[in-house]
Amino acid sequence: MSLADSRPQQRGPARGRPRSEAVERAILEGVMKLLEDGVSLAELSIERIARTAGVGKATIYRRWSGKEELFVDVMRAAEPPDPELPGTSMRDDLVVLLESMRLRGLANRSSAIMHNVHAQMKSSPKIWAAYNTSVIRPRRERGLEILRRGQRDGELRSDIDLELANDMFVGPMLVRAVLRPDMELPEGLAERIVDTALAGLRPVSPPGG
Amino acid sequence: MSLADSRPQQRGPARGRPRSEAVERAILEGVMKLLEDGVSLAELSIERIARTAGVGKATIYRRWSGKEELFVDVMRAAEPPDPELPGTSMRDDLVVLLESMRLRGLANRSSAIMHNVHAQMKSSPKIWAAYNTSVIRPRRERGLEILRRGQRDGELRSDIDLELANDMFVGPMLVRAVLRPDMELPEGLAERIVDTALAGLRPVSPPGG
Amino acid sequence: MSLADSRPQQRGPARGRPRSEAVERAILEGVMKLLEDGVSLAELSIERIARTAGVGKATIYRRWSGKEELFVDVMRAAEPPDPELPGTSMRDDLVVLLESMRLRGLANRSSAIMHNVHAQMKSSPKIWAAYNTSVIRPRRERGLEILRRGQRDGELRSDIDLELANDMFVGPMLVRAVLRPDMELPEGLAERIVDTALAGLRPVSPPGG
Amino acid sequence: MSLADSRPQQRGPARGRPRSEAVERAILEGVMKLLEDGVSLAELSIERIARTAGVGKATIYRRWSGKEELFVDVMRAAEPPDPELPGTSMRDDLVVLLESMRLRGLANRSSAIMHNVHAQMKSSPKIWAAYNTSVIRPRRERGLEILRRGQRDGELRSDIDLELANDMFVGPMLVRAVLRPDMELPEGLAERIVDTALAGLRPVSPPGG
DNA sequence: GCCTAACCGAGACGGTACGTCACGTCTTTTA
DNA sequence: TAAAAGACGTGACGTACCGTCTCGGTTAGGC
Repeated sequence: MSLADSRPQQRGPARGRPRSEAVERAILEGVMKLLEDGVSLAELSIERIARTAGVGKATIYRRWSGKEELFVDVMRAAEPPDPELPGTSMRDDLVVLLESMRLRGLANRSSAIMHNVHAQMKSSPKIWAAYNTSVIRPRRERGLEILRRGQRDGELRSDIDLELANDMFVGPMLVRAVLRPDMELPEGLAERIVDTALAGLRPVSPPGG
Repeated sequence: MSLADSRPQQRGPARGRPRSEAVERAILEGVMKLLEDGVSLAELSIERIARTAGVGKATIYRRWSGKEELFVDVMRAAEPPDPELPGTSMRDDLVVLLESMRLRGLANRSSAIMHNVHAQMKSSPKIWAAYNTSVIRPRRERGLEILRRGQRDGELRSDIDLELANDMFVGPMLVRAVLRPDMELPEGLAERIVDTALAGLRPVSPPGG
Repeated sequence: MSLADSRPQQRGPARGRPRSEAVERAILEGVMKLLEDGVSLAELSIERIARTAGVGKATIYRRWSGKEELFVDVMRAAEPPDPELPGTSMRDDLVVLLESMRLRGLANRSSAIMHNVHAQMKSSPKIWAAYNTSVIRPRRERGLEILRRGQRDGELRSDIDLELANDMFVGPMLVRAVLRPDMELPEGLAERIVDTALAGLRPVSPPGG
Repeated sequence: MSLADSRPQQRGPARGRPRSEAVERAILEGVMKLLEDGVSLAELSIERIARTAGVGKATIYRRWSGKEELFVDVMRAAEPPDPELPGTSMRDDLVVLLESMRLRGLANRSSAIMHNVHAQMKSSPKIWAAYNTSVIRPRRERGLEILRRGQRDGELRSDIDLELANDMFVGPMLVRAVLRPDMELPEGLAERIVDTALAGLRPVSPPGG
């Protein structure tokens, strides 16, 4: 279900002409095209989006109540699918998870773009909450699940706070991918982060384990 | 020196009526007052700022070339001073540094505000660069300096990448302070992060082995 | 036959579902109700008319090509029937004719309303022409007929221009009824106008001199 | 004084940049140009007027609160000056007055135009009242003054209602000039109307006067 | 004690975008 | 095929700001 659903009520079997899915796609595609073409977020007006998508303004407002709500869906449409985890070990799963974050930072339809959309959403608490709930939170939950399993399997110290542990892995990657777009994201970064952080989180294994 | 300096040139000993510093303060104070009063960033127009500060629009444009440039100075004015480091050990210095980040996240004149200004600036690359250079970068450099000294003194493994190490400390705090305003920032968090990260970064053999 | 008739052609015995006359009435009644309720002409949109009448927009457009054409029919529906003339004399007939104009000006379903519809139609030459042909012209023709008979019967000088004479009667009433809605339309006005104008139009020598 | 005067208050000696008279003229000229070029009143949007006059929309709204208020001033600007009266007799004055109405109907910058503006204004009672007060009423008053003088000088029966008498002259001209744009307005019409109406209004002069 | 240049407030100016509304057309389902 | 419902592209509405530009009036030197 999309945020774009603001139909007043669903009384009965859908009366009147149904909304065109093609139009919906055209709008989202239009926004992404503009962003890729180097149009800054501040220059992106509803009016311009409508012109680009060959669509009336009202058609946009019928689906989204404003620029920010639209951007949530743009982000969602641009998000790559969550990676499949190997499941061989906690360490390997974490590497894959962080690697997907790295790739997202590099090549998310066009790296610098989503970045700004991201930033824009932050200045609207309501929208940020929506994005948080529907995108960020599930992803974080995935990391926590990996750690829980790792703790159960003895790959992680049992006295560790999982929330904090998660941030120990995710934080360093985020500093670079989100906050510092000018910083390099070299191949192997995910592995180095996981292994470095893990060094302090692993159980004190019996020396001759 | 402030970004607000855009006097055309300095030919001779300043002719005509000099710019009023009181006016400058009134503008910055006005912006902060508005933000504290719950006015969202999007609602903050130059026109409104001028009205609030009892100032002509041209008087603002004479000092800053636009909203973003003004916000950089607002941020700067609201930044708490960098903390004094104890210097007793790398670990203690890091704790103090992270603790200052935590406090910034909690109580920076009014926590959620600067947050948004921060976010806003990110969508203007030019301004972000300015802020980066004059605020972020020096602070990061401070962290790296601590780590360099720690490496020299044997508190940190010598084979470690300092940039990465820095992110191992800063990242977890940033995840919470910047990206997740809803997450708790309890007392002692700085200490826990430093100690946990340090566990994997300390030299294997005790320095004074 | 109504202006509302825009069926493409009448091939054969009318195929498909026939148009509902009830719908037609509902629309015209709806417009009049709205006007009586103080809704100004400018506020009267097709969309609102459809909503009020509980009718689809297309249903209106199927009958009239636009707002003005619809208003012509509204006017026609609201016009009181032409008065029956006594036929006792030219003077009496003229009094009755002008009296009906006076009443129209006072109480035409709701005085000020039709006024505005009238004014509106004037800014659309095409529609004005239609209204002119089907409503105004026949009424004028009736006045001229009275005058012709009067001239034949010796109640009117034979050298008089009938068109001009007609305007001498109709004009003064119109100035008040149409152009000056704030001006009083007292009982007996028709009689006074006719007698005053007639004073200069009667033959000098008594007919049966 | 113009209707265009909607300055909030006149506190003190006029602060801020004064409104440009050139802009005011450009707008009024623009409207008249458009009307002359055959643009119908319904097609005349504020947006289009602004485009034509090379002016921002706000600049128009700063002076007039809407289309109708603007049209009042357009009408005023297009009104020819009131004619100078010969003063030789009531009859001659009336002829000149009606002749000026005839010419207004024929050649008022472009006959059919002002017509429509006139009609448009009628559907907005408030505006019609303003136009009535500032244009219509003074002109009517002029006619009444002529009649009063005529009555004093013995050119008019003393028992006649002046308001009604005025309508006897003005009405016939108005029927043609305002309500029936298709009707001819031949030279000499004013004279014929005055003389015909006067026939019934003159004092019963002593036969051998 | 002037002169002059820049500052200051106010607010007009040509623009662009806002979010809403109505236009007249179209595409559904139901009758 | 009509009818109600409502989506669609279009374009005007009246408002708010944008950044620039006059205005009248300060407020400092430098003369």
